[in-house]
Amino acid sequence: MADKDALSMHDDALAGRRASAGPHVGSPMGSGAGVTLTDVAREAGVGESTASRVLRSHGSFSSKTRASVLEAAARLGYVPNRIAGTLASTGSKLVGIIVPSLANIVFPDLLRGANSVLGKAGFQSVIGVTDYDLDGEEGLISSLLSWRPTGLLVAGLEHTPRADAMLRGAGIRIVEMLDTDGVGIDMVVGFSNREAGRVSARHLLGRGYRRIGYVGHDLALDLRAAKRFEGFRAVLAEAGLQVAAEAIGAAPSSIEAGRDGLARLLAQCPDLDAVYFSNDDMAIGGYFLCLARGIGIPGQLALFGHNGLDVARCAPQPLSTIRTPRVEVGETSARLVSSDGPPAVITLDFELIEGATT
Amino acid sequence: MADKDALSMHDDALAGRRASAGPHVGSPMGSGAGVTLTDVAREAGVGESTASRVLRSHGSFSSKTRASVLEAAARLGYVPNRIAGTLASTGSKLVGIIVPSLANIVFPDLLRGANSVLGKAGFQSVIGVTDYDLDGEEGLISSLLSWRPTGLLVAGLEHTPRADAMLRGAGIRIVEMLDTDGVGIDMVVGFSNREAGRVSARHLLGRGYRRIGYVGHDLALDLRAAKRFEGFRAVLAEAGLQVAAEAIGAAPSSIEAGRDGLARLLAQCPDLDAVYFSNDDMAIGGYFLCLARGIGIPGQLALFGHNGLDVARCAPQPLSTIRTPRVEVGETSARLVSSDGPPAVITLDFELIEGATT
DNA sequence: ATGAAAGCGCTAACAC
DNA sequence: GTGTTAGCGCTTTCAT
Repeated sequence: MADKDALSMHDDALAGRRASAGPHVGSPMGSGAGVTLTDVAREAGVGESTASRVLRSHGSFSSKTRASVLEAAARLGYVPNRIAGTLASTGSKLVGIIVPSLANIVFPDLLRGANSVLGKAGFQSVIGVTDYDLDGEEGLISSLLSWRPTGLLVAGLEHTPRADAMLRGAGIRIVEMLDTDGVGIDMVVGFSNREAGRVSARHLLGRGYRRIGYVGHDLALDLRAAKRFEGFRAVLAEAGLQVAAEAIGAAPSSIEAGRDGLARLLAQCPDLDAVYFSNDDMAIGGYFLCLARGIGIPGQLALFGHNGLDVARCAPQPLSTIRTPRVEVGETSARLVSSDGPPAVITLDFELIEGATT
Repeated sequence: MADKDALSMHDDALAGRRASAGPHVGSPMGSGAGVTLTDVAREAGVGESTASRVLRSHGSFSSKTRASVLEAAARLGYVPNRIAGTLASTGSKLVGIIVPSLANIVFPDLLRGANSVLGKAGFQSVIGVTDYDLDGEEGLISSLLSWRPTGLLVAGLEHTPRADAMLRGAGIRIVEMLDTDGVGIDMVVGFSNREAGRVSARHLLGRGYRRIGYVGHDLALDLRAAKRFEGFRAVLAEAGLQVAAEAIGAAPSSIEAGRDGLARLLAQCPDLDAVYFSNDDMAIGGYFLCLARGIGIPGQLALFGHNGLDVARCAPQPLSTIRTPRVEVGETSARLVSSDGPPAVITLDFELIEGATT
C-alpha cells in the first residue's frame, strides 16, 4: 500500500477551480460546528431547556420564543449534537445493518429497502460488511452495539456463540433477515431457502428434466445458497434422482464464476439437460456461455437461477428463476426495529418465475 | 413511540423453534447493555480512569490491573458506550457516506471500497441515500453532521447552497467523489466524466462510426451522465458531427430502460451505425435488444457503454466501455478522512475497454 | 501506576 | 410557558 495520503497542494490548474471557493477552514471551528445549544439559548435570550424544546418541537413554548430560538439557531448555523442528545436521553436513532457483502446486488437491495424505511422514521443506518466471515460479523456486532443502536438488522441466522450471546443480551430489537431455515434470536424476516431449492427442483422435474447439474459458489460461506442446494437435492432424491454433476467454485458468486463453472461442468458431463445455479449471477454467466457456444436454450440445456435480478428478467430469453423479496425484507425488517411485541418469524413469499430458459 | 423494551415472551407457535434458544430477555439488562465502566471498575477494584485506560490500552497500568479489569469486563459482558466516549473525547469514529442510489451497482461498489478501508481504521460508516434529490441530500448532510462524524464522503460536486454552506462550515474533512468536473469544497476524488464522454466519442469516431445515436436516462438528475454526454457531443461537434438521434428516458438507468430506449431510438432512426449509452446498465439493455432482434454487433450496430461492469465484461461479446475506478475512489476517499493537509483534487484514471461491440 | 473530579452537550424532571 | 438542575457514561487533566 503506497502512501496515498501524501497529498500535495493542488497545482495551478486547480487554482482556478477554487477561485470562488473561498479560503478553506480546516479547523473544527468552520462555523456551525462548535455552536452549542447554550449559545443558541443565550443568543435567543432564553433558557437552554426552552431552546431544546423549541428545536425538538416538544413541550410548550410561545410562538414568540419559538421564532427567536429558530432565528438564533439559523443565524449561528447551529447543528445539534446528537451524540450528546443520545447520551442524555435514550435511543440513539441509529440502526445497525450487517450484510455479508456489497458486491452482490442482493444486499444493496436489502439495504435500500431498510434504509428507505428507516430514513423516513428518522433513523440513520450504520452499516457493517462481514465478507461472509462469521468472526468478522462478531466484531461488527460488538462494534455496532457500542453505538447503542435502537435495533440491529443482520442477514442470516448463523452466528458465532459469542455473537449470539451479544445479540441476545443487547436488549434491543434484533432482526435476522433473508432466512427462515433455523432458529432465530428475536425477529426473523425472510423466506425458506430450503423451500426455494425444493420449488426449483420440482419445477425442473415437472418440465421433464432428469440429468440435472449444479453450478455453485462457495457454499461453506454462503449458507443460504447451501440450504437451497440442500432442498434441491432432497426433492431430487425423493424422485429417485440425484444431481448428475456439480461444479462448485471456491469464490463468491459472480457472472464469471457461473460462466466458468458451467464450462467445467459441461466438460465433465456433457449430456446434462438442465443446470441449477446457486443464484442468478451464476446463471447469467452460464447463459452467456451458452450464447457464446451456441448451445440451445432450453432445448439443449435448461438453466435455472435464483433471485430474480433485473438482468435475468431482461435477457433475450428471460431466465427461469425465483424472485426473492429482497427489498421487501429490508423494508419489513426496518419497520420492526421500532415495534414491540414478542419475537416472531415473518415469512415473505418468493415467486417462481417461469422464464424462457426451462 | 411505544416502549420498545417491552418484549414479552414468544407465543406457542414459536416455542419449538426456540427450544434451544433459551429465554429471551428483552429488557435493557439482557447482559452487556446497562453495564457501565463504573461497574467494571468496581468489579475489578480499581478506579474508573484506570479501567478506561486498560480498556483502551492507553496510558499506563500494571499487567496485574490489566488482567483484573479485562476479566471483570468479560465477566460482566461489558459493551463500551461509544456515544458517551465520543462526547467525552473528540472524533466520533463515524464517517458519513452519501450516495444518490443503491439500485445501481456503481454506488455499492463505491461504498464497498470506502467501508473496507474505514472498517480497518476503526470507523463505522453511516450511510445516506439521496435518491438523486439534492434537497434530500441537504437533509441528509445536516442529519449526518449531527452525529459529529470524523469526515463526510459524498458523491458528486453539486449541492444546494445550504448544503454547500453546511459542508464548508462543518470543520471536518469533506470528500466529494466520482466527479472532477467542477469546483470542490475540500477533497475531490474521481475522474472527469466530461473527459470520459470525450474519450468515448473519439473511440467511436476512430472506428469510423458516423451516424451515432444516444440512449440515456434522467440526465437532469444524474449530473455525471449529463457531463459525459456533454463531452461526447463536444467531440462530435469538433468533428463537424452531431448526435444523429437520442432517446432519453425520465427514469433512472436500468437494463430495461436501455432496452426500451434503444428500441425507441431505432424506431425513430433505423440507420444508425453506433449508439452511445449513458452507462453499462443501459448498454446491456441495448445489447439484449440486439440479441433478441438479431441485430449484428458491431457490424450492423455498434454499442458503447460506461462503467465497465462485470456483466458487460462477461457477455458473449464483451461490451466496449470505460471502466471507472469506483472501488478505488471509495478506498482513496476513505483514506482521506483521517488525513490533514490542504484541499486537493485526486484524479483516478478510467480505462477505455475495447470490447467486441465496437 | 492510579484515583478524583471536572466536564463533553444535551434532555428531562422539577420548580416557578 | 420557562428556567434550574442533575445527570447520561465516558475521557481527561491533574494530583498523588
